[in-house]
Amino acid sequence: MPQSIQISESEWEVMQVAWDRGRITAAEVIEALGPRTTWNHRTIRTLLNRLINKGALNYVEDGNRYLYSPAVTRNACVREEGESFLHRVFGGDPASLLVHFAKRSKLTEAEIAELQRILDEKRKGGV
Amino acid sequence: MPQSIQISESEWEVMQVAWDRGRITAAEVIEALGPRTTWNHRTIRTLLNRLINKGALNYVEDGNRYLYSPAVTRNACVREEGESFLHRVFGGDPASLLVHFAKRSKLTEAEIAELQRILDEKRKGGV
DNA sequence: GTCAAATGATTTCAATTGTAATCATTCAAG
DNA sequence: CTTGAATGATTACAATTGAAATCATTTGAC
Repeated sequence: MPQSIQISESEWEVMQVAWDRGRITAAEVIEALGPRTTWNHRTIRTLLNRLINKGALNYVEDGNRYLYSPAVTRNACVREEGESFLHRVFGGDPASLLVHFAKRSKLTEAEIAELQRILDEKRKGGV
Repeated sequence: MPQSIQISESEWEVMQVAWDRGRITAAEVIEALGPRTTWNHRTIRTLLNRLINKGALNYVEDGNRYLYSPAVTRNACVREEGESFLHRVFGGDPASLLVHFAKRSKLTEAEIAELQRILDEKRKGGV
């Protein structure tokens, strides 16, 4: 497993597209990010390239272009980035983090219910 | 208000000490970070300097040294960093973030209770 | 009073990041 | 076939970051 790849803020945008779609061309990423950013297509191609060099994306050739796909799972990256954030900002205390976001977030009835359920589970299950 | 100061990972370590203690000397920061890092004291002095240049710390002279103090609140910084993280990693969906951390965190009975209470509040209060 | 130690200021230097531009190649439309 | 557009590779370049080293000044211990 590719341990601990460092994905930058801009690169995350690209990876999210890759995770959402699974297999993509540069053109697709450029189109997908069109509404979200003002990046030149060259910028996005650079990011794709860097992500390959980092081992975050794989590719197969397809004529003159590449078909890119994630080489690392979203889950693994979310976990890592989450841990880093938790320690940097909340001193590693997950309860503080949860309280922070629980207090300031708009949540639907259903989302609240799901969270309650998870907490109940946790209470029962121990850990 | 000093809008949107960018605090780097290493700088966060220093700021946390500043927020914990309120008013500190370089020596105190160096001592406080001694156990947490392997940084040379020069490195920590550099960080203090950068944080002043960024407007994240204030200082008053005290003989040949400075007394440093936070120029920005921890809360403001946590909020900003939190927003950034939320959008980068969870596409701006706070429920996903909360589920992620709720599931994978070890929480005490009391912490679970507090979170339940906050969620109940939220359910009643709307928003 | 002298001098080593501490302090802040300035400088260093490589890696990463944001944001492209240039270059060489290939492919698709005419 | 020719040629303009698209593509990936390489290069560019400033800002930020991590991690100090050097330098000038102050000062506290003798």
